[in-house]
Amino acid sequence: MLSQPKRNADVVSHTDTPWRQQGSLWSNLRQVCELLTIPAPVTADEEDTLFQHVRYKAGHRIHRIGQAFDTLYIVNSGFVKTIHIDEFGNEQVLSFPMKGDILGIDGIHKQHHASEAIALTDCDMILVPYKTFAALGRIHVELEQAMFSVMSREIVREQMMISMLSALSAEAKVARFLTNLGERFSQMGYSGRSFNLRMTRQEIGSYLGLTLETVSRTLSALNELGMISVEQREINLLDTAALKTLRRLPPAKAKIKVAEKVSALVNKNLLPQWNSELSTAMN
Amino acid sequence: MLSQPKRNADVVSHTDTPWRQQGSLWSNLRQVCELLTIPAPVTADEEDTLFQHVRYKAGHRIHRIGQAFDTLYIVNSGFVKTIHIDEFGNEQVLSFPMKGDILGIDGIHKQHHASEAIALTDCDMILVPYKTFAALGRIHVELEQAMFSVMSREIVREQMMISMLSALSAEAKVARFLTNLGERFSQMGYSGRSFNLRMTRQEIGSYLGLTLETVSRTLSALNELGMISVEQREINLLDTAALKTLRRLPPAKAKIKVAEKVSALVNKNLLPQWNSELSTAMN
DNA sequence: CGGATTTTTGAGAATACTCAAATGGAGTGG
DNA sequence: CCACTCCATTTGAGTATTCTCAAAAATCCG
Repeated sequence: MLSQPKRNADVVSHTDTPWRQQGSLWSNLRQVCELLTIPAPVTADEEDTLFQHVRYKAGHRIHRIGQAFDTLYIVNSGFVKTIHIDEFGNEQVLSFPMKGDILGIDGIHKQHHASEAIALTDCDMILVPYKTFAALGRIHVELEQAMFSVMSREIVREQMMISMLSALSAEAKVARFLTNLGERFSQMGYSGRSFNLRMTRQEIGSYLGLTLETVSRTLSALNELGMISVEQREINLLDTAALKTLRRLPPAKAKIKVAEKVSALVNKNLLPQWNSELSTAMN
Repeated sequence: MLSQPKRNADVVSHTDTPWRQQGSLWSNLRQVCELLTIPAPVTADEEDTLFQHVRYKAGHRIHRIGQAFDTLYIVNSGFVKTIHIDEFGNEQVLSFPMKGDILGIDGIHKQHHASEAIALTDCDMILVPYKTFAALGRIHVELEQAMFSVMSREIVREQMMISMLSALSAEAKVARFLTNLGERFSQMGYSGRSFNLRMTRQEIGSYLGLTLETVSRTLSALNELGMISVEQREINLLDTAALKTLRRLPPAKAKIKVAEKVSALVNKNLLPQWNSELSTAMN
């Protein structure tokens, strides 16, 4: 199905950008390695192996659970979610892959996909037939190491996720989710401070083990505290340092209690009125 | 350091069990593949590559975070925990590897371990130098596929963990933890119904994202309901089907409310006394 | 045996959830 | 272009699950 076309006369030679042929875009090995930020084998012949691009519209499925596995996908542009469907039919978001991320590794084990990938926006994906992937590792020794490294990185990333899910409060989860997203946008060359969310509150909540209401409330609270600004899906990170180290938000009830005490004192004429010292103590 | 010793005259030839040489136990490739439940290459020379065993005492560290990575470990016997230490020094349990499980994959990516492994009991571990591991993949093509498969399985396992952590109640987490353990004991040839926990309530709680008190209470509740019997670390699974599908326990407060209503009615002489119909309705 | 650790259990508090309603956009068709 | 619908989001009120703190009981280990 994915033949490796010989270079034609009508194909302009580009080594840094994908080119069009037979109605599709194709990338060479060096471009794929660049995308994955792994060193490309110096011995690689530019046009030896070409990888086909495929476009997916927002909302469309890239692979589904149980589907026979034979291809890995690399995100070239756009945003994706991967989900797991539990025994009760509930959708659980596992990751939000974006440019440079690889999809489908979970299918290697049983030769069938264990998860489902759905495009959140229009996407351009590069297809890497698993057979090609394996063969390349044998041809280019450096590549084999890189492949193990990519899979290892995925494992470490999931371990961090597990750690975060079981140890952090809702506020900390949301705060870190935002700073992580920011870092990934940075790495992609976009602003890490100001970006648009491509997923719903529902999907964020599923990813973080929270309800959509909790996500919404937490975003509002972070906004209130001036750590971020939110307007729908438009996010501005205003205090990344605070977001990264956040453990809990100052509890609203503590504020209320202080306020009650203060007003009681004011009523008894023991305190002339509000003062800034108390104001800061409440934050 | 890990030389590959030539077979000596004083070594009895065994292909199915490790043998002693130079004061250590060694296993050949076929034995290692068997342990990992992957097909051994038919072309493998029995004594071509030998893997050294190392013993760890309970409580001892197998590798630590940040340590340079050069070796994978396979559990031959005993029980291990892997942990991650967060920025505040809190310990987060990531997995409980046991016979046939592989450790250290997280170190491949950065060539330094991202997690720490500690023996819960006395352990016998097989050392697989990463270089040997990679070289074997190139020599035996079937092995390369198996290695990718093992890593893929690890990724799928962690995805299931993420899904469980963010979606299930405390009761369901504990129930599944027990049935999972049972299945793993079964695969190891032990009873999957009756076994001893090798970890503390604290460690179980860390693994499941719960406090030790919640774990203890949940075990007591499952015991109360007759789904399991617990006596310290001795577990008997009495109703695995129910444990696997458990979502929530019948809420204790609902029982109390019913009980209150009943006693109120009894007080008013509207109900003669307790009856079995109400008793079942409360469960 | 004694000290340390683990486990159990209780009471109260806090976080996050559920249910509900209102608001606000985005897209569609008249 | 506007009304209409649909979906996402916000916010409130009350509840429930899980956590925290505390104390006692049981077990382990030297």
